[in-house]
This record gives sequence, C-alpha cells and structure tokens, in this order.
Amino acid sequence: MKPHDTRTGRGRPRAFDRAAALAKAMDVFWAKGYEGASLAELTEAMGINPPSLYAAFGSKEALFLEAVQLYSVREDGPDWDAVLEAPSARAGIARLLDESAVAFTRRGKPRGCLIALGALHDTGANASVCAKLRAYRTGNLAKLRRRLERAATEGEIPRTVDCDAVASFYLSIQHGMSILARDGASRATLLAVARAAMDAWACLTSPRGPEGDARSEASTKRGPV
Amino acid sequence: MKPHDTRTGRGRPRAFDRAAALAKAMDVFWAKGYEGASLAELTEAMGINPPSLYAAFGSKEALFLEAVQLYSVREDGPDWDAVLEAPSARAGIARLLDESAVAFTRRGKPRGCLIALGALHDTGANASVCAKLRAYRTGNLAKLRRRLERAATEGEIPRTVDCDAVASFYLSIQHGMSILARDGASRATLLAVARAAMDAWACLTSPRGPEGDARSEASTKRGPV
DNA sequence: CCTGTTATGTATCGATTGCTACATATTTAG
DNA sequence: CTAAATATGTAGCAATCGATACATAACAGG
Repeated sequence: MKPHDTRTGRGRPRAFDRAAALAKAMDVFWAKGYEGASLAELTEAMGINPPSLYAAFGSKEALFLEAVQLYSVREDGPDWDAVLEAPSARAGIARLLDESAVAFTRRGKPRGCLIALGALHDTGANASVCAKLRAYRTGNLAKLRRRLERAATEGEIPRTVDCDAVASFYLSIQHGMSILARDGASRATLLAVARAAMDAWACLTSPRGPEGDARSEASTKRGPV
Repeated sequence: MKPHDTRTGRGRPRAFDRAAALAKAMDVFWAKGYEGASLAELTEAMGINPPSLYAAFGSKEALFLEAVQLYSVREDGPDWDAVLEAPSARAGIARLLDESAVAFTRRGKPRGCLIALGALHDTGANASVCAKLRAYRTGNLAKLRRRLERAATEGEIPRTVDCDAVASFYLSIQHGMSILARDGASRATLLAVARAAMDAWACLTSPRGPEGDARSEASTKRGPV
C-alpha cells in the first residue's frame, strides 16, 4: 500500500499543499504537454524537490494522470456530463461548445484543451499516457453519440440522422477550437465558431440529413484543377 | 555559403539520396512530432549517421522545416492553393476537406496533419519551430478568409456573411479532423465529417447568416443544469 | 526519553538528448 | 601525381532527461 495520498498521521507531515501542487503541475502540463514538461519545470512550479514529488505522486506519468483527472473535474475544462443531462441534445452541445470556447481562452491559463493536446504523438515512451488521453477523447465521442441517439429516439431529431457522423462533426469542432486557441484566436472568434457549428444544427438534422444529396456542387467536381 | 544542398561537384560525393532521406525524415516527424522525433530515430530511418545529416541539412530544426516544406508541397497534405483557384468558394472548401480526409488516413502513413500536430506546445527550446508551424496555420486561415471574401464580392454568398467566422469554422473542422484521425477515425468517418461541414454551408451562408438569431434554444438556456 | 515512520534537501544516478571532433575515404582541379 | 574539398563512420562531447540513495528532520506511539 503506497502512501501516495493516504494520510495515516504517522511520520513527518507533508510540508506542502498536495492539491495546490497538483494544480500547479496541471498548468505546466497544460501549457507544455506531457513530454514537453520537464521535472525541473514541474518541481519549480510546484515549489518542491523531486523526492517530494515522487513520494506524493509516484511518477511523472502518475502525476500527469492525476492532473488530467483534476482538469476534467474542475471548471478548467468543459463539462461533458452536462451534455448528457441537458434537456435537449442541441442545448447540451451548444453549451459544451460555448464552455469550451470560454475554457480555452482563460486569462492566465494555457490556451486550448489539456485532453485534446496533452499527448498526441505516441513516441513509445509515452504510449500509456497517449492511449489514456485517447480514451478520454473517444469516451467523449461516445457521450456525444449516445446523446444524439437518445435525441433520435425521443423525437428531437429525425431517426434518419447519422448520429455517429454528427457526433464526430461536433467533436471535430471542439478539438479544432483547441488548435485555434493555441494559435491566438480570441474568445469571440471561438464563440463565433461555436455559434456557426450550432447554426449548422438545422442542416445536419434536417429530415434528409447528412446522407442527403445536398452537395451536388461540392464533390462531383473532382477533375483536374 | 553553406553547401547544405548546393552541389559543386567538388569533393567526395554524397553517398545517399538526399530527397529520399528527407522523405523518410518527414514520415518520422509526421508520426512523432518535432520534439518526439529523436536523432537516433531520424538517422536510422534515413539510413545515415548524424554527421551526414548535419552536413546535408544543417540541424534538426532545419531538417524539420524542410520536411514541413516537402509535406506542404507534395500530395501528402491537402492542396490549400486549390482552395483559392477553385471556381467557387464552396467547391474549393469541399475539396479541401475531402482531400484532408483522404490525406489524414493514408495506409502506411501517419494519421492526421503534420502542420497541425507537428509542434503544438511551445517548450522554449522549440519556440522557433512552433511559431513557424503556427504561421503555416494562420496563413491557411487567411487563405480561407480571403477566398470567402472574394465569394462575397462575386455574389456567391451574401455580403452579410462573417467571413472570418466561417473561415475559422472550416479551419477548426480541418484541424479537428487531424485529432480524430489520430484517434483512429476511419476515412469514411472523416469524409462524413467533411460532408456534414459542407451540409452546413447553406446554414452558414444564408442571408441572415451566422449573426442571425437562429439559436434561440441553444444559449439562452444557460441557467443551472 | 526511544523507536518507528514518513518527508525533505542535497547530490547525484544511468540513460538519452542534440550535436560534433577527428581521422579516413572519395572526389575534382591542377 | 599532389592539393584542396567534401562526405563518412566512429566515438564521444556537454547538457538534460526521469528518477533515487542517502543522511537528516519532524512527527506519532509507546
């Protein structure tokens, strides 16, 4: 039983605020990514030395995973479960995108989403971390899809709608906003993107749906430029 | 005058194919990112030793920038200039998204976009590379916006359309597709996302446009969950 | 007090990072 | 041929990486 976070009251007490140190580490990982954040930066931001970090969190990887957990629970990131609880799928997704636009452009905080950008490249050494973040993202995709499927059964949208495609569409927007935020996009711009994505709701959930033939001009012209 | 690529015919000739080695390096950077790709991996994939790499390309950073240049020129990535040349903005953007969906899911190639994912985190050491990739992306955003503005002046879309918002919307989709591809999305899924984004064209470029009041349900319900 | 337990600071560890010194090999110019 | 120029392979550079050994400090239970 490792005493990473258990406080038995025995021995010398911890001299730093574990939660505060974790929050500091989260910001570093958020800004630099998992591999880009060095132990030196982490320990300096957390105000502790490496042995304290390892005694309290176990390893860099475990610290990162705790930071991601904190990110997904605190208000730093958008609230995905609210998407499921919202009275309508449309309202839930709209709220998700709005909250993302706000969360990705907080003053004094890194831009974009820790879960979307934290570890995109599998370099071998970070395979486990990379896969875990991927699981977060695919889990979010499943949440979106299930909410849309429920909307289809409840009559909010037609049953002909391709829920998987619409879910991928909105998740793509949410991920794309992270990169736009990294590139300096303003909160107003991200909110405009969110609004545009919701303006598209009517088109995506129309009875003929995305499987319709409403793109005659687009992809048939694939001849030479 | 550094002889990185100039061939004067003097001295011992190069024993490897510079272009082929660059293509191999591009694949490594594409898969691992700039910082995630180590010299050991690069030299092994290129089939050369470090001194040959530095004699031919100058540095890891210069090699990466050449790889990015190659990526943006060859068919590996989508053709952004075709967006400008297409007869209509809608057809150009549709083609861009379709080509992206295909390019991000090529068999035997890394998933997603090198320019979108290659160096998202500024860790200090890679600041220059990070800024250069960002310049690529913001340049693409400008290309999209200018094409939409031209469409507005030519009557393809109403003048009331917020071209900057629509451009950010479609670039967000294109960036988001890279992350979806990284997470294992199939080519069919990405093509469905592209199609959904183009289905939204009518909504985004309707006379009332994205600034309309067509989201009464979405954001007014921001009360407690 | 003493013993056991846990945390902290210093000072590293071996491994890996990007990069290069150096001697040798292979070419052209004269 | 000789001399200059460029490339290659070996071997290793200083710096940094994540992670620890060790002695000491600060607590609880007895």
